[in-house]
Amino acid sequence: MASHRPTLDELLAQLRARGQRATTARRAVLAELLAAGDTHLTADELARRIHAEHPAIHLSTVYRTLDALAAAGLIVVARFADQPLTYHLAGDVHHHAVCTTCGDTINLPVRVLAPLRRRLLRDHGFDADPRHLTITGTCAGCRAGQG
Amino acid sequence: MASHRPTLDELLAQLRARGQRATTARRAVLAELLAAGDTHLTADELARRIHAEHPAIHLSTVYRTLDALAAAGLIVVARFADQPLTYHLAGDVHHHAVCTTCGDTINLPVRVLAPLRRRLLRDHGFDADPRHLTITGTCAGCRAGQG
DNA sequence: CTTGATGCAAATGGTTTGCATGTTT
DNA sequence: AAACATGCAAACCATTTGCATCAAG
Repeated sequence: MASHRPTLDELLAQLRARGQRATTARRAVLAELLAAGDTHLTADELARRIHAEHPAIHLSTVYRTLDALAAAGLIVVARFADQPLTYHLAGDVHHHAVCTTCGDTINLPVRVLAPLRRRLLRDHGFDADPRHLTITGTCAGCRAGQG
Repeated sequence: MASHRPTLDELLAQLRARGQRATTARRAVLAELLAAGDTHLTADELARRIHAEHPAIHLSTVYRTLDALAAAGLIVVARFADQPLTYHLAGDVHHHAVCTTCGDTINLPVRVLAPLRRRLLRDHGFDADPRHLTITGTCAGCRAGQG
């Protein structure tokens, strides 16, 4: 039920299974995404981290790699407000609640949205994708702070 | 409770009430947003329509006007996937369900999300903003079409 | 008349692309 | 060897900004 965290080799195997090649750049991107855990990273952040080990890997390659990984279903893309796109492994499926006051992102368990999904399907025939649901609002801390 | 559709003059009065000036450009933008009804328009689409009557109004002015209107709370901004920002009058509060297959946007009544909002508030202390909720997924038509 | 809004052109910044070269299969 | 991935530089496109001018209060 809950997806276990895959190893780097498993991810690369999945990539190959979809006809994609396992290159140094892709290994590096996946390794950083694994290391990031639940955190969402931008292409630029990924490139910066990768450069510690592989200074030659170009930002545009990171973008192309991320596109390939997303097409293969290994990662999920999320956009928060006007910030750059962020990426995380698809295993970590969750919803996003972004606080417009402090900018923090809260990962909500899929469960929370399950009733809504059922309702949308029943009443509107709309099959909501649980990977791309972002809610903006005010988090508990900021609500308290502002009275 | 349900917001009635305001007139152009009412909107301009609201603008003035917030210390903003009522200029030709702002009148033109608001007029087009009123004419658009539930439809979401991009800055570029607005500029194009406005140019029919006022060819001199520059796209950058449309952007600045939209910023001012949003700051004054008269309009709401929504971003769908990677497309340009879209704008609509704040009176039309609704949620957005975007079909990733056909690209269509369905406006959902606020009611639909009310239980979720209550739950987020109760369980996570998160006060969701009903104006900025976008759900992606597959609409009824596309689900049928693809079996 | 004073402040804020506009037109224009130029900058910005994230992301994409063309092409020649390098790497994986 | 063939197909695909990469580095680099340049393009792209939505949006923003500096500045001189204009219009609303």
